[in-house]
Amino acid sequence: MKQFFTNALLDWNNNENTRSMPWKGEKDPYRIWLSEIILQQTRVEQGWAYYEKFILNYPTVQDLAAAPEEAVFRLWQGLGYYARCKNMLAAAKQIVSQYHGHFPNTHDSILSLKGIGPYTAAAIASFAFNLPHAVLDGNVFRVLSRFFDIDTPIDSTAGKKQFAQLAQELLPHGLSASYNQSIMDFGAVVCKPQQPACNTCPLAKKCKGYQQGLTALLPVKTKKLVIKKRYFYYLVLQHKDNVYIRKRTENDIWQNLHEFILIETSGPEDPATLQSSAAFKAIMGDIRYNMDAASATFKQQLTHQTIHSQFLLLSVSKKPEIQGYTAVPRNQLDSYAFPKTITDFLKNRELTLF
DNA sequence: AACGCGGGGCT
DNA sequence: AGCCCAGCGTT
Repeated sequence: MKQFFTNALLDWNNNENTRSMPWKGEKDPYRIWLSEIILQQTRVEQGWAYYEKFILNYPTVQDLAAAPEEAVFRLWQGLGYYARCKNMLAAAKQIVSQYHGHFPNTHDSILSLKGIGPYTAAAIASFAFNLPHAVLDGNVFRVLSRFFDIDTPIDSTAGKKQFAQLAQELLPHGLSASYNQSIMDFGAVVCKPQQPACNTCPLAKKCKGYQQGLTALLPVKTKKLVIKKRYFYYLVLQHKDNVYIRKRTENDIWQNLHEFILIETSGPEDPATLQSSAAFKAIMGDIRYNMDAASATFKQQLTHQTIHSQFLLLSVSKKPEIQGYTAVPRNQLDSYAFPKTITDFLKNRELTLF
């Protein structure tokens, strides 16, 4: 059964797989690494353009390691999970300083790099160096759980261990690169999360999940998501051609991205009510300002939070000190990375004075 | 072992 | 609205 599975996947890859990607067949470990970091929890279609931007701007790991952090974040802007960007920069510096710019070529040394976990280490080790490590990502969990009818939750420790062992047993000797590529493409193209193509699937006749009508119920997950609502009010405070921003540093969403002066409330607030609140006074104190406009409410859905944001445009004639914030020329805003909801606001020019 | 972290596409 | 995506680091 295992032999059939592996061979069928390799056959499918050779005969029917037409999925193309800019990094497919790539042997430069730097490029493979870059693509894998970009693709963590990210669809191929979404990451594609980012990969090409990064290769163009930073052709080598030395280029990336030497790049200004803000420029790299700006390039990453909009891709999400910004800790990946931070860790990627740290790893680039690690490779330059510890490995003299040569990408490490053993599984353990690859795994030791910042931002590289079990999946990414196996991917780089197999794709770049053909080392015998099976990848275990969302596709692999799904394909294995269905074909072998395994209902151990994939988000449990036991499940991860069980699937990792099975995946490793299925890995054909000397073919880890093409096999790993096969199973992930197969999961994305045929054994999809919704509406898998079972009627044309070359593995269906031996797929236990399919034969028992369980494909829609596999893989099993235990945890359910709780989504909380948050309300952000951004004071877009302008003094002449300057606007006040800061970098987000707390343990929260959008770490290392920039934002305007933030007041977070526990629920929706009227702009007038907000102006008389303690939070507003704590920031603005006795500063004389003019309220020029209030934007519509922007809604952004994150995995685990719904963010409602409204932008209040304030201007002052005398330059104030705002604790924690810096006044920057507004024509330089595009050198800073902002979360999507703020770039949306900035794009919507008719609302604003920008 | 559990949780937090973006943004986008599809149903 | 809910689910998932070439997962990882922190607590």
